[in-house]
Amino acid sequence: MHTLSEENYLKAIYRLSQEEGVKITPTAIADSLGNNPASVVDMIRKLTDKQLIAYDKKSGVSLTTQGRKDAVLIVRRHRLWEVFLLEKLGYHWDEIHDIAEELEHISDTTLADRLEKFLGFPEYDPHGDPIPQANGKMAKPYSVSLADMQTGTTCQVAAVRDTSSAFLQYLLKLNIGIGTKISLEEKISYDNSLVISINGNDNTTVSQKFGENILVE
Amino acid sequence: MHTLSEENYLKAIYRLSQEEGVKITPTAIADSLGNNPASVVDMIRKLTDKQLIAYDKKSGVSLTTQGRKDAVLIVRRHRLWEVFLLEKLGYHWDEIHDIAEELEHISDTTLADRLEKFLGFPEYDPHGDPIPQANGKMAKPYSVSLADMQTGTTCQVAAVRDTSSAFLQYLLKLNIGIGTKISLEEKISYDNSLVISINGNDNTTVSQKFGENILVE
DNA sequence: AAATAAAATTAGACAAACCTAATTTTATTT
DNA sequence: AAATAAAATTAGGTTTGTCTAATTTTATTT
Repeated sequence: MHTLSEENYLKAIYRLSQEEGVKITPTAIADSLGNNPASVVDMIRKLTDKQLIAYDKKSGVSLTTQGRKDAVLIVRRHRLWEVFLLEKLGYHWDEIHDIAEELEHISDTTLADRLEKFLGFPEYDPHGDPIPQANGKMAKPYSVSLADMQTGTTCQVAAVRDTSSAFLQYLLKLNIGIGTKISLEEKISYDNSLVISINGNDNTTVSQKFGENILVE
Repeated sequence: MHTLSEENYLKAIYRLSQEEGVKITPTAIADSLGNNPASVVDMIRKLTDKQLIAYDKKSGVSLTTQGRKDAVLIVRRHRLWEVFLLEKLGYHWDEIHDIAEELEHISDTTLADRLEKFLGFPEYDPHGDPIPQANGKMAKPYSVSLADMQTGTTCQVAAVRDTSSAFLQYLLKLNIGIGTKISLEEKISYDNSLVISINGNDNTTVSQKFGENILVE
């Protein structure tokens, strides 16, 4: 189908396109992939030639219908493999992202469908991200963060925005996982730190950045 | 660990090293990978620098201890993934080889061990090849072919030497799989064709090449 | 609006892994 | 042993995907 690099660009562009009101510029793509903008310009030309993206200086990069379809398939494979690694092979949730980054590029046409069936058609991956179905549809992603909550309310962790192992290991240490109940006790107005109670236990203080990376319901 | 290409060379050299009394020359490696001998010479230099192989004009290419270890790990991963694809995802045995060629390069250190445990420590892959264990040991490969049998004897299919889908689909059509009972009724001396009876059914004639690619016990 | 800063682009280079064509070395015949 | 064939090697080129440095374009300040 596409090269490893092409797929990684498609995925990065897709991810950026999910963030509302963000113009997808060469610099944004470069930052997202840790690449040089000059390299991005080359790849924009290549993907434009392949009719997977369109590039307009005014509005930035956008995916074509085919490009979006291909990107969603890669995301689908990534998230299905994550479920497999966690549920079947017993990995912890801070270990699965990097392995799924490799597995998502395995190209057999029926593999994702078979894996999905084998896993029992999961709707969400272990980080709470919705898994695209074969037809491209998927459940609505969670969007309300812990930092968006009102003081005095209680919620449940639904997903994490950051899938880095540093963040996930911190969560593991705090005993926070998908489904954990968190009460927002206080917002420190000085730096927007959050005082929370995890599963009804003693209060803990976490940063604003932390709160923005936890999605709740 | 290594690049995709390096791993494929290691695997090819390992495979050639399993064939008794065959000197591993640049040309042999080139043929085995479908590459140009000039490219092979480049890679021999690279793998020699990395101390994975040794090259002596007189005796040819050989794997170092590290090189063999790395090659066996790739074979281990390949065969474990084949079991997974067949048993868990419901692929047929003519479909799994190419997918496993991709999966074998996934590099996480504990993946093979976890997969092996998940699959119940299989000893042989779906083509009858022994699966190397974590310590590098493995069951003895089958080595007696149908063409080696005496006329009038009966045997069971234990493994296939050729894993191309053309060959495996032919076997599927003939209703031959691992465990199938075959009686050798007659050898045609003109071209060494074999007249066989599959599971006690009516006779079928197959070529010498066919018989050499079926290993029996 | 002019000056300055930032972003985008071009130009040219590089490493990996391949190739072809030419040459050298080794092996096989006669 | 000389002639011939085959194999190995070198030299130089190509593609992919990256880079740095220089330049041009666009955006932001003053």
